[in-house]
Amino acid sequence: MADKDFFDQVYQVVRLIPKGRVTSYGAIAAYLGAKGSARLVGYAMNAAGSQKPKVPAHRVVNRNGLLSGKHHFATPFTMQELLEKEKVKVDNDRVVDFKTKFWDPSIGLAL
DNA sequence: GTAATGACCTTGG
DNA sequence: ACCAAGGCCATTA
Repeated sequence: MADKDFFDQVYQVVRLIPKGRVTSYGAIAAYLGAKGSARLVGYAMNAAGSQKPKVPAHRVVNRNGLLSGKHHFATPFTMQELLEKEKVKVDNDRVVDFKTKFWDPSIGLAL
């Protein structure tokens, strides 16, 4: 676990996600220049729970704004609970106004 | 070292 | 418009 090139990058971006905002795996992957490697972002999230600096993986959802990885949290409700705490309403495991709450790293970090 | 899997996305029929 | 399959990179067994 010495080389965290892609992982560390993903963790950094995810940690930089503002509260009440959500991003998608593809967005992070594309920001890192690995558009086709969206799966790696998801995989990185899997290791996120193993990382020391806890990563707000609950702010990361799939392209449809669906809480795909909610099942990987402590409990399937953890992700939704955390999102609701961030004032992000979730309906049917789906982020409300996802496109509005969507936070693009290239935009958020660029501005 | 090889094979299979994975919290995805894109493209083709 | 909908359904299906492939591709990508890294980790783990």
